[in-house]
Amino acid sequence: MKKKSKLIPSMIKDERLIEQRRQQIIEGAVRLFVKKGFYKTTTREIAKECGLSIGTMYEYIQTKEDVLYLVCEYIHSELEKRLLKVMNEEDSGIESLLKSLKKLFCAMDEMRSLVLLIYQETKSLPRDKMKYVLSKEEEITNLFVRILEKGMKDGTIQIDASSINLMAHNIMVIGQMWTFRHWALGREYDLEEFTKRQMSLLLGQFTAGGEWNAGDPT
Amino acid sequence: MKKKSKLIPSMIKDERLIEQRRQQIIEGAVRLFVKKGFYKTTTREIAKECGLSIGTMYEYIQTKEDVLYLVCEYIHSELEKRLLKVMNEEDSGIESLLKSLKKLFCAMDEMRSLVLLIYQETKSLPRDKMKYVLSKEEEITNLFVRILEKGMKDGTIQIDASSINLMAHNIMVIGQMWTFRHWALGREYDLEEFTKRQMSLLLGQFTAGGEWNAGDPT
Amino acid sequence: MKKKSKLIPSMIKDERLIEQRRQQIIEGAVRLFVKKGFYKTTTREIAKECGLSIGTMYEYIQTKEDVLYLVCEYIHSELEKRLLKVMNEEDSGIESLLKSLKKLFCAMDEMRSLVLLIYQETKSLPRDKMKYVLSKEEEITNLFVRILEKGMKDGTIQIDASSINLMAHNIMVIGQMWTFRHWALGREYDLEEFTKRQMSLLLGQFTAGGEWNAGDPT
Amino acid sequence: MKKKSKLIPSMIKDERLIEQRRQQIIEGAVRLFVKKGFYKTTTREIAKECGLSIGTMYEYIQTKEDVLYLVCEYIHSELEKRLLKVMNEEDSGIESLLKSLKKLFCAMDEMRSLVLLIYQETKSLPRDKMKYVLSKEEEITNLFVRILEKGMKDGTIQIDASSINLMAHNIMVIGQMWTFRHWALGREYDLEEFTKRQMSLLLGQFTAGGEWNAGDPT
DNA sequence: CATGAATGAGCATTCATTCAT
DNA sequence: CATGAATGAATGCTCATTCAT
Repeated sequence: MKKKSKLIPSMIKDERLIEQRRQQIIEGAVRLFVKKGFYKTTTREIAKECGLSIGTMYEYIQTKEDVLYLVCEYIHSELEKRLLKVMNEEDSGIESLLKSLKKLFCAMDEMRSLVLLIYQETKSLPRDKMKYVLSKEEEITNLFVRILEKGMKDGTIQIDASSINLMAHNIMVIGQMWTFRHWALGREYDLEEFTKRQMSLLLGQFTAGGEWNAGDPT
Repeated sequence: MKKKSKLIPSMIKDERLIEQRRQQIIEGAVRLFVKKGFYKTTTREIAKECGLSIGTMYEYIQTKEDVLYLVCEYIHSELEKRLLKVMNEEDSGIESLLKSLKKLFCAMDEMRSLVLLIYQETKSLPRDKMKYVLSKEEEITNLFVRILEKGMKDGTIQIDASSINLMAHNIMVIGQMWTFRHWALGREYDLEEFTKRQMSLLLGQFTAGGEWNAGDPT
Repeated sequence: MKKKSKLIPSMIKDERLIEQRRQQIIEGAVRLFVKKGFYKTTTREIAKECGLSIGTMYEYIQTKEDVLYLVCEYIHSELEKRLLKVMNEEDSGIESLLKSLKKLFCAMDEMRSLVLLIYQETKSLPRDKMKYVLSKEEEITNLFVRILEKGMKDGTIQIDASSINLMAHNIMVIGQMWTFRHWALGREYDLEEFTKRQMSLLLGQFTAGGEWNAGDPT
Repeated sequence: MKKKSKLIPSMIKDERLIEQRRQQIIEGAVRLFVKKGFYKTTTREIAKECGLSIGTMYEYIQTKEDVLYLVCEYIHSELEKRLLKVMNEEDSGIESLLKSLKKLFCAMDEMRSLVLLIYQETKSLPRDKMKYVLSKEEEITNLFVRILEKGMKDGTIQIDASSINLMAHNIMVIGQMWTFRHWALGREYDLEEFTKRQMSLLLGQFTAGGEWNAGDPT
């Protein structure tokens, strides 16, 4: 359960200090990355924004990309925390799904620019760090896999077993689109409307796995 | 129907030459952007890759960002071209939807790295150019809006009128996720499987717009 | 009396054409040099401004500096033309001086930005071209030398013989300062006032070559 | 009395270091500007000449034009310093004038290439910086205005009150011409000769403000 | 631990000039 | 004679990172 970014070495011994300084760095960097993007933000700006000197900042990271990694990790953990908060062992599958969907949309709205950031900048990470970020993305996706499986077991959700994984990804993407398509969706729907309609559409998928794929239409 | 990028001024007078050289530039740049991303690609590299001298390349563009714009424009028009190819006035709404969904997934697969590129780099465009790219994205989305409307009129598709727009966006996003979630989806599904399941799920949404939003589950 | 810039070779045979095209070039270039200075003006801009293609322009010059030379030569000859116009063999020395001073100030005002141009950009000329321009400057200065000598001969002007040259330079400089100190002088004096006062001051110098240099005041 | 160039921001915090490094930059740049002019001097050359790396140099300036500004400012303050050195409250107006004229010519000779530099390159400054340089030029000119006024008050100098300003400008220009007309003057006069004659001519102007402007000679 | 001055490889872009058509 | 596309060396400037204090 340790989340400490052991991935990123530091010159400093005092673990507590590392934790605290890195949090400063993350908060400063997030503001700048959201505003200007990763590439257009300079390390000097980050240092200034988070109230550290350049030298000091570099005691806690090794490269600029480390900052991006810290930021991505933070955003993901923040998102996961929110979803876990509404998870409840005793809920039925469908109850759990409804609750977590609601929370998902809500979180996507609250963390809109942050999630967008992950979307846009993950690709700027070096291969190894990117893997960690993607695996975290998968971990969160798996939260929905487990909910769907629970629903299948307790009979509250019907879905083709081999579509569960896909459905979980769909849910994540439908949630995230509120961030990366907000330029269009925001003009037509507010969060409430968006949530209601998307939930309605998603849940419609659990009733009829209809036989549409009759014949090749091409 | 002329699409010539009049947005981007050129020092050269011969329109035919502009067209041709810019196509060279696009092709070279796409290869590099896909491989290394926009920021990590050098203008010199682009020039070399497309067989022009740096000076000559700059006769056909004004800034590096112009190259990105040309690339995005090209990708979008390529995608639109493919979708328009399967559009047929005489098809019923549902037939049209089935065909174009199929084509969408197919195109997303063929143009996987290209569409991914748009996804990741649109944000690197300057504001004004970004607008054009997003409006093109919307234009393509509207292709699906029109198909859904047709289906509603001819009774082959049932959907809440005020969800049509949302549904069109969902379709686009479900298609695009094959590119930006391929790192996960590609492990579990091949294109055929992905297509079949997504179409099945999507079409399930046209049968029951069920009343799930009963009470607040939070 | 030949003014043709034989200094600058051309690819073209037709002398009349050379004359005409070069005049075009000069007129275009002057406008731009006055506005932006020599270095910040590009050859392309010059070509455009004078209505020639870059290629054609280069048929009539060899380098960008040639254009500057043509321009300087033109301005100097224009200035000389004006001064010569008021020269009259029959005038006495002092009459001639009064007339030509008046004309000098008047010309400096009319050609203010042009003379300023010579002042600021002569130094950008290559050594050999610069020499020609400076020798032209001297030629014009010598106009005043001759006037002063005439005045000494006919007794209408008193001045130490070995100060004549200096005085001629002073006259030129006092005239030119209307161009290069106009940022300050223009606030306090209009051309008429400036002319009257300077003439008054200058002419005061011909009465008393007083013995002020009594002892070293330092 | 602090003159520190607060106009030009620096990345460096240590004010003492800024002062010192900028002096290095000025000295290196002056040598090169004098030799090759502003435009033909490269930022890399400046850095090399003043013994800084290009990166370090840019920590102390923002643009190449800043270097030119620093240089102009330095030259002006150097010139002013020399003139102020011979100013003495107790001298009469005419004494003060004689001393400062002598010093002016002397300084113009010692700083010949520097003053020439200001003359030729001020126009290369961006508008706002140019204003400062011109205002400094005016400030120095005003030194002579004050001397003339003093002479009028104590009766040692006779001059039309509304010509004082003009006369001060004339003095400056007569001094500066030793730099920008040295190509001609240097052939005929040495500094001593030039000084003696110019002082003689200038002082002649304080005796007779003669009535030469009788009738319009044009 | 903290600081911030120093570094220089690297980048996007320009522009005088040429030369094939 | 006229044209304008092509060229690439050269330029001003940036910025991630280091390291002496």
